[in-house]
Amino acid sequence: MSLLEQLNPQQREAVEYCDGPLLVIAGAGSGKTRVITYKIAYLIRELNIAPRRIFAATFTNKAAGEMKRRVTSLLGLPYDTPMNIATFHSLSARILRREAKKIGISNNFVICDEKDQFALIKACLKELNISEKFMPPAHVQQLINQIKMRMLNPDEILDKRTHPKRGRIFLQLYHYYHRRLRDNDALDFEDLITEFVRLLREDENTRIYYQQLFSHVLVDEFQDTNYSQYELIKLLVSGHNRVTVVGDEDQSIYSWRGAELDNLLHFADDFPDVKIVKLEQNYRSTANILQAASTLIANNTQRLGKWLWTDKHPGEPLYLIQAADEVDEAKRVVKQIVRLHFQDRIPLKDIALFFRQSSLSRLFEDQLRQEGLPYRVVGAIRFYDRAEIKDLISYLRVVANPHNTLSLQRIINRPTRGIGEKTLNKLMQWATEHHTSLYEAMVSALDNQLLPERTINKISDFLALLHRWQRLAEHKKPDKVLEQIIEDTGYIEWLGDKTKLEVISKIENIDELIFAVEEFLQEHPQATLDEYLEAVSLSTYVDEMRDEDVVSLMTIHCAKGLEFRVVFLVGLDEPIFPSHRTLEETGDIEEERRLFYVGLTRSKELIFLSRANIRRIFGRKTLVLPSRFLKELPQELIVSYMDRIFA
DNA sequence: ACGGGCTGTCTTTTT
DNA sequence: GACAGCCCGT
Repeated sequence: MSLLEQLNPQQREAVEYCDGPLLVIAGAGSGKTRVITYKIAYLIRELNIAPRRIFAATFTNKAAGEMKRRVTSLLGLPYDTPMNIATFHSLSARILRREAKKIGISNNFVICDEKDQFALIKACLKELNISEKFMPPAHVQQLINQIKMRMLNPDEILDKRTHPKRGRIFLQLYHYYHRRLRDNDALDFEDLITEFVRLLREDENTRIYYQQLFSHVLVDEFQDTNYSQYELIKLLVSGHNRVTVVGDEDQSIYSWRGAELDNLLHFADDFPDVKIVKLEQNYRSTANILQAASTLIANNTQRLGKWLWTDKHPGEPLYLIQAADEVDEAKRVVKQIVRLHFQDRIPLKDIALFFRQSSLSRLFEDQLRQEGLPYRVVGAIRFYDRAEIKDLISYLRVVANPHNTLSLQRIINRPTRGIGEKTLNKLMQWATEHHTSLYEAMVSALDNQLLPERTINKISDFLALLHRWQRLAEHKKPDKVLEQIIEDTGYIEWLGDKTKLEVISKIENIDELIFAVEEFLQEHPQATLDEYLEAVSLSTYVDEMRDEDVVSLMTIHCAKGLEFRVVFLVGLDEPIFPSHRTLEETGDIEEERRLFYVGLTRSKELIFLSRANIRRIFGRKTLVLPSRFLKELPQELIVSYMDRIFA
């Protein structure tokens, strides 16, 4: 069957239009991903575009992987066909590895994730003698990232800050941080994008090269792109303008991360000859669910306007569970899950529970456990953020590049090997003075007599181990190197009492890491250590999508892009949803409403809404009011839980 | 390197 | 009310 036959008229229109700017406004469940994958396949098969000449940007690495899998299987190509389906960050990293020298950055740069960034900011504060009370590092981090994302000139935003002294000190800190990054040959996440933009702006030949290389550019989740990413898109397509952006203004929920809804709302201003296609047929939800969601979102003003429709039956109404307090709420919700599973025979994996804030998770976990129902919390703790995993990855990074001072600093005394804080400070000072890396400082310390002999021996031992791993890495695969590191350092013994729950879980994580490396090597048999590390620094989860029959618990942010037969939206009370704090800070009620909308539109068949009259807030029992969003839903579609029982 | 007691914080979180 | 992060003492 030809590709186009599997699409509805609007989807087909979007796939076939390849010669100019195209804006696809794709409602929830309207086959947005389908359009992008089919379009890529269409470009390759029907228009004979070489796969590598298409750049398709996705929001996450996981989405990129899935899209690539779909496209290759649609075309019958091997999965490892070179293609540029990637996040902005991974594409930028890949290209900067090749081109960074042109803008004065080493090709060997290390990528600094948010935790590394946080640690570096703290170190900067310390070195500049700024107290963390005066300038909380978390706040600094946010500010730095905002500046970079919007590509602002930090010196110019100074006058806008109300507090001039604080502003001046922040500025000093900003420049110091940036210099420290570059001294370490490091780029933070935002740099990956902005430096790529700078490269394209400053080097005409390179710009022309990539403009010609990428004959077609597609962007998924366009409503969640930020300023610098949009700049990047514009630079890449200027000249041919063959750009397809797909987005839904009603599902923009990441503004606090710099996403600019205006990119979508004003796309037509930047590309006046844009063709607009609206996908309004929903294939996911029952008519009632769709009507509830549409009624709710119609209260927003920041919209391009669309009305979803379906040819499905109305289905069941929405059920509202009102409870006395939050424990009662969790009990009633879980009772419903029990009933759905054992009475209506709905598999647990078709049931999901969404909350506005992750702290609500525990309440429901407790009740699920009590009923003996298996569950998983999606995206709870990011795998590669765990201390033990970061340690071992840092070891690998140092093996790959000993001049990676940020990583070396992390592991130099983990497990403890007698190179303590004092020694480290001296070495770092020497390194800074000589404009070199911590590694060089350690090597030099062996000869110059600046440290006590005992310490020098410790350093020498450590360097010997490191060299041994480096030799091993020359002819062995990353998984073998990793196992050797764990053995040589005695890392597992260092974790402590093996009967303690927390240690057991750490050991499990380490096993999981070894497994993940092996898995990666199976998918990429030729991969070097460097390539493995690159993949790791840009991804956060190991694929935990096992097909177990369990209930899924997650925040609504995590639920984006997923669908379930049954959805529970819980904690629907004023101070939580909409989040009172957000309202105070940004006043953006529309984004909260979109969040609610995303929650509703994940459901295929059934929605349960739940709330409680009394909640513990900051430890205090507080009488709370129902979420205003409940009142915005069509009341005739809502049935309270009690009514259903006695109907 | 550790434990105790104190204080401030308390959304969401790809890359 | 729970917890993380910090200081300070051992």
